[in-house]
Amino acid sequence: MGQGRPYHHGDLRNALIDATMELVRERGARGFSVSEAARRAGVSISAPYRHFADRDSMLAAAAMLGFRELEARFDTLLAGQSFGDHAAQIAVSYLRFALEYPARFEVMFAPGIDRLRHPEMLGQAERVQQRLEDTLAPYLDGEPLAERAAQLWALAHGVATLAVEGALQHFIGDQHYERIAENAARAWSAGVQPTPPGGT
Amino acid sequence: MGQGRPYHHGDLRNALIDATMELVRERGARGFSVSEAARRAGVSISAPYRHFADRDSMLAAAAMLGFRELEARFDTLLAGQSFGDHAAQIAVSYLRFALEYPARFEVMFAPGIDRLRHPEMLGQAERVQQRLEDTLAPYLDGEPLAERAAQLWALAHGVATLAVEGALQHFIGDQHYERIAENAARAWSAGVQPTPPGGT
DNA sequence: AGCCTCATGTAAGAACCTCTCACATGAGGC
DNA sequence: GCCTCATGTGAGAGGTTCTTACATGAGGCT
Repeated sequence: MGQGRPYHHGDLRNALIDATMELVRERGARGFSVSEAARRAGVSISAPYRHFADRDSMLAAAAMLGFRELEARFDTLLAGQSFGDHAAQIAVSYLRFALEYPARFEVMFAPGIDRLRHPEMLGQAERVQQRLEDTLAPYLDGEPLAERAAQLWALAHGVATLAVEGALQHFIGDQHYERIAENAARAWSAGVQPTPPGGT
Repeated sequence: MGQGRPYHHGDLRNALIDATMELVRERGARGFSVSEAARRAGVSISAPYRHFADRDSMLAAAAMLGFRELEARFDTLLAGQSFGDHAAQIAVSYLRFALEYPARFEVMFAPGIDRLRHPEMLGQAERVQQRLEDTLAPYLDGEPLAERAAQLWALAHGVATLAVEGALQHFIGDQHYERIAENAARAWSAGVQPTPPGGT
């Protein structure tokens, strides 16, 4: 003994989540495999099943980290701006998150993962929505807040998704994504709350 | 001979695509397997590899059908309406497509499929974009058309994606999706092209 | 101190999967 | 009537998920 790893790892769960994130980054959610994660964590192939029900649960655990990171980003948004500025900032920071951590983003919204079987992920999605509502609330008084928040989320999510998937790539140079997010959000907010005709 | 299927299937490629779509609908893109598709088409497990390079190529072929269907929908959109009406119609019909054929939609934008290895899919995405540009062109004269089309696409795609994934489910009843798509598109278009102050 | 429990690890295996190879078949051109 | 070659088959190598019975040793209890 001594030279080898002790029989009990000590923090296998987290080591596995790390390995999962690493793998997802390298190979995408589909390329991820429990066996390879176990290999990288230096344990046997069946060890992960002591900590996660199945493959999807490992991905879900990684997705949770992504949601927390996204929430943290929303926390740093500056308040005290105009509605349009704020909306644009949300859309752009959502997009930036997706582009900086495409793997995390992919896992968070991977169609393969059954959200109903992983309720903690549903909760996280609700928190995203809630966060948006809180941010928009000051600007939207007589408005259906939840719906408006969902609209902005959809807008941001759409840009981010298409950008990550590269669906827009052929039309628009790589650095225009942010402009698209920004301008779309600005147009939307201007439509929601037109600046009154008599300003200044 | 006679009672059994003839040695050569005759239209195996299409039969396999059908089986693929069926399977994707039942189990999602991740649950799809070449073997099961072969089984359903009544051929050996290796037969599909005569027609498709690999698993992803089968999914890509199914996705192509989805894109064509989506295009066909766009063709039925009524012209001669206002900008807002048209934008709303696009967003809503995009959403309806996604909700009616979630499997098709999933496969079309499944993150697992490497679009660069399946250039025909990139082409289809371009055609979606092109279709949107053509539709919006009459309304947007001095505007950056490609960007505006991308914005509307992103908006529609975002609503559709979140709806299919059920991310919004907990906040908004199932039938409100269309309203969200519609109102988001209307707000966006109003922001892009505000109705001039002195209109009757 | 010494024992015992039980969470955490392992090894082996069943049941799938993708993809490749050498070989079989028979439709269609000549 | 022959011959070619696209299309289908069977077997198999190597990968996967997840289960089951068993091993280990950390930490609580006497």
